[in-house]
Amino acid sequence: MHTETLPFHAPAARRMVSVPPPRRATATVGDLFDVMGVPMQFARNEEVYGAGEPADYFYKVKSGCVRTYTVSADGRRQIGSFYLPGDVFGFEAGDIHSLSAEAIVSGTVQVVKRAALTARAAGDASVARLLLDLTCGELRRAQDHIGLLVRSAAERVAGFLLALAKREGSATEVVLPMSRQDIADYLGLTIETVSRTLTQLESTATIALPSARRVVLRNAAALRGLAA
Amino acid sequence: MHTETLPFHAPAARRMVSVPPPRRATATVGDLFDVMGVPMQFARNEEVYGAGEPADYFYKVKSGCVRTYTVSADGRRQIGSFYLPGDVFGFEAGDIHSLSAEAIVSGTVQVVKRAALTARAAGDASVARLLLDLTCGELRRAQDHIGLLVRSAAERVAGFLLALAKREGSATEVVLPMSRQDIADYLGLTIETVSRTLTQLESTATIALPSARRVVLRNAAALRGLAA
DNA sequence: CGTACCTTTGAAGTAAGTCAACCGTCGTGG
DNA sequence: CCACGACGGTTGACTTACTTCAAAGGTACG
Repeated sequence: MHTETLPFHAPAARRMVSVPPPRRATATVGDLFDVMGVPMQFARNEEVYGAGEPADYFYKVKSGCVRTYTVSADGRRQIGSFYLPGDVFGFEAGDIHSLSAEAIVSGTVQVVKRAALTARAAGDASVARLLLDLTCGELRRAQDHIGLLVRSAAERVAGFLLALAKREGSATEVVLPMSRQDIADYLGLTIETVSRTLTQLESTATIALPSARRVVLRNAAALRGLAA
Repeated sequence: MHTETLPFHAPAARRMVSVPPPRRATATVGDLFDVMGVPMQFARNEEVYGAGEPADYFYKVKSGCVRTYTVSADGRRQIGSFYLPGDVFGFEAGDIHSLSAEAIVSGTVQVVKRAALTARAAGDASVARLLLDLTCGELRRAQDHIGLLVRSAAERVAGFLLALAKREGSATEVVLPMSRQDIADYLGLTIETVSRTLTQLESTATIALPSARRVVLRNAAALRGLAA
């Protein structure tokens, strides 16, 4: 049930890491991904799936970080979401992926056949509920994203930092797995504006930047005031 | 099952229109809202539900038009979606509404108890599937919205007009049920920018504006080029 | 017929984008 | 071991698109 043919083209077998022992005992729905899935490794910038491909699998980040994105006709890239360890992704509003997914840093992703889950959902209302909840989570994510995109650059960056801190479980420090360009394409800004905004937040002692990828939230209240 | 106490405060009974005869015969899931729901009338600008209230009901527009929106701390209003006849709304990522809903023009909305639907979903996989599909539709809507918000004013307006034309089923003309302010708050622009953009599209013969609320798409190809 | 709201238009200001150069870090190879 | 090159990030000068403030039509409704 969980070692069927995988979606990935050439070196699928190579990338598989230790297949877990087939536990048949029912686990809580939250563990379904771990029980039913197959772990796969992805290198930095490697594609997990592409827009236009059939959405035959769901994914859960075990380690690393994943971005989903679209590229419009004129070449602009819009990042849909970042997924951190524990996050589930691959949900789309249909049978075809409308976004592509890539690993931001190399890591491991648990892969579950979508048909296996939906089949279980037909007989098990708690699994159906899980699918609905995960989709609702994705919806909330999208709505929060909309909330960010209608604000000023400083507000967008502040909101982004706060959201990331919350997800990383830290109230004082954020480690950015993604580049400035990734942040810019997520927030609908240019890389220069993101950089300038961060340095300006630093100059007002709202944050500190011990390195480019580490942000210390020195004045979370001020950030929250910005994010409004 | 479908004449239980309604969510609305004072004049609920007054606003109810002809309760449909209780058909028990199973209908297709698409009709569930018509079968299970109670029709209610809403006047222009009347609230259907408010942000923060429990999301105990789902809604389907029978006539008129509904907007959902949030108001941020600094007073800016962001419109989440417009719902036209046939559209279902009230889905949220949780048990509490995070957006408010108002009628844009007076019309009728079919109201269904959420608990009634989720109860049925527990035993009927097709109903569970319906709930998932409706949530997926909402997700697609949000993602399309994100796609609009990262573009230039002309691109946003062009994309908005095309999307509305498609939903209204016309390739050549759009009737706008909403004000310029509504459009502005949906697209993350000011009312002046929306107005200017429309007049500029008219001056290039891309659209015609026989009246403020009617838009004739004279050059849909050019619009599509803008919307990219 | 009048009033209130919606829409359009104009002029000036500003936030973010664009173009370009520079800096720091890391990894590689001479 | 140092030098180089590639990449990611920062900073500066200038441009532009959108906002803001203000006022003048239009349109609909009492």
